Amino acid sequence: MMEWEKQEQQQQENGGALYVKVMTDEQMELLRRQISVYATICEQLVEMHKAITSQQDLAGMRLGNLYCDPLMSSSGHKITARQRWTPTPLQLQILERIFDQGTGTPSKQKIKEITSELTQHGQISETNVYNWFQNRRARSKRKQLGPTANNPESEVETEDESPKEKKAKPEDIHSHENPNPRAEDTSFQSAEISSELHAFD
Amino acid sequence: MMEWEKQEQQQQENGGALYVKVMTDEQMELLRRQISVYATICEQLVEMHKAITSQQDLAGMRLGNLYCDPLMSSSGHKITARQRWTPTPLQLQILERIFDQGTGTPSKQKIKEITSELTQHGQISETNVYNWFQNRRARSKRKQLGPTANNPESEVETEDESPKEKKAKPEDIHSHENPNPRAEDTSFQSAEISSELHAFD
DNA sequence: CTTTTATGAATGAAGG
DNA sequence: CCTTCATTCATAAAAG
Repeated sequence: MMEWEKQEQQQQENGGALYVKVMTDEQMELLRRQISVYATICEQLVEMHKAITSQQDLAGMRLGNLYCDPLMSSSGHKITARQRWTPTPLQLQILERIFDQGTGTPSKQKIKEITSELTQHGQISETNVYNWFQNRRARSKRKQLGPTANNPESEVETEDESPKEKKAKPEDIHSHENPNPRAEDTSFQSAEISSELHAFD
Repeated sequence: MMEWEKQEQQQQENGGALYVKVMTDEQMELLRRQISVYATICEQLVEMHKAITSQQDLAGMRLGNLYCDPLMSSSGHKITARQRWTPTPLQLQILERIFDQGTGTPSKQKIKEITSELTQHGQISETNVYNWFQNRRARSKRKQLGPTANNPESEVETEDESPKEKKAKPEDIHSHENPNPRAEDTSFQSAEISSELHAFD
């Protein structure tokens, strides 16, 4: 699924302009640690949950993941809840995996299978699955074919707000100004999580 | 501290004896999603745990100070800061002018033209232009049809159904969300998630 | 600094 | 399939 080793060939084309995210080993290590912490926490919580629930069964327990109804101030109506299907992270993950598996064309029968599997992780219908694959393919394709060699420069504008300038992305469509990148936003706060983790020890 | 955007200049120098990890935006997004999955699971488990402990006021199993991390507060976990394009006043002006010009349907070719013109005034991509028109149209439309400034209580549902039929799906498509999330929904397989993350090992 | 608003982007679903 | 629309989400910008 994820091939970190694979370099992007497309970068080399436009005069060797190389617009990719680069990580140092140090950053990589940080990331790894962060994920590891998450994994550990999940593991621990699962164990804890098992231990607790095994003692007594909790029938009416529910999670607070419900969609909140406030706001909607623009028109002041719409009491109804969300009407469109939203895949749970787990469903998404499974779908993504199937998609990456290469079986590009989910047949009718395949759809049924997938649907019934995903039903275990939340409500879903065959139409949902069908649409998802449809959209997924269309959009991944479009992303691939729409590199749009952006014009690197011409940032000289009357309202160029910052001397700081960062080149945009490689093949991705998005291009944005990053006038003031703050480290806090992207930093993985391993320290905090790690300290929290100690509660388990 | 950590600036993911910053390119490492060191890579090609020094005789190329430099080993850095390179990620595409796509990979970056994937990573973000994967971490997000962990965050969601942690969150749900914490909630579950809270529900359990508050319900029975546990005797000794008090792990109340178990808290993951401020990053995973809301439904959308901003593990990785996602930046977005911001049009310069000049770009905005041009866009606005084109929009008002009545050319309601910016075709693909048109988009290209506009994009290349706006590129002279700052970084922008075709997708940006496309999105801008999409949003612009949708929002001007909504504003026009749903101001209801005079009486927000009068037409709660009527206005929505008359002008444009919402979407009465004749089929029995379950457009369902997750109205009643149960604890069982989180009965995930750690194995799955782990497998997704093996790329880091 | 915190809260609110405006708006760029993502995505489920419909149409052709 | 591909395009378009509608709704939702997240965040930059503005307000407090």
